Amino acid sequence: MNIYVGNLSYGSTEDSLRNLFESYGVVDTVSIITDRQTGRSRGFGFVEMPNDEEAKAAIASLDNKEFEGRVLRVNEARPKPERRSNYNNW
DNA sequence: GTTGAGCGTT
Repeated sequence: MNIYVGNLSYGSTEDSLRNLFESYGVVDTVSIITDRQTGRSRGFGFVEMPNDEEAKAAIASLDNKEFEGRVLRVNEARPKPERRSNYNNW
């Protein structure tokens, strides 16, 4: 399951996020999204968990939970917009 | 501070 984690503290790291989610199950990958134009954090990220039930447990447990000074927004991620090419960037 | 990227076609 792909999980969206929003409202992250700018002080949060992929490592701390991974550690947080691993308390609820197996974590595949963690990605904190940074603004490619500025290199700064966008304040949100994604966590992939192969075990569906553990993922749901993590979402239920971590949504609305304060973490490093911010209340997390956690839920299933929306499909990533597929980028075919910049020739189709409409 | 709220839904990702780069490659250059995967």
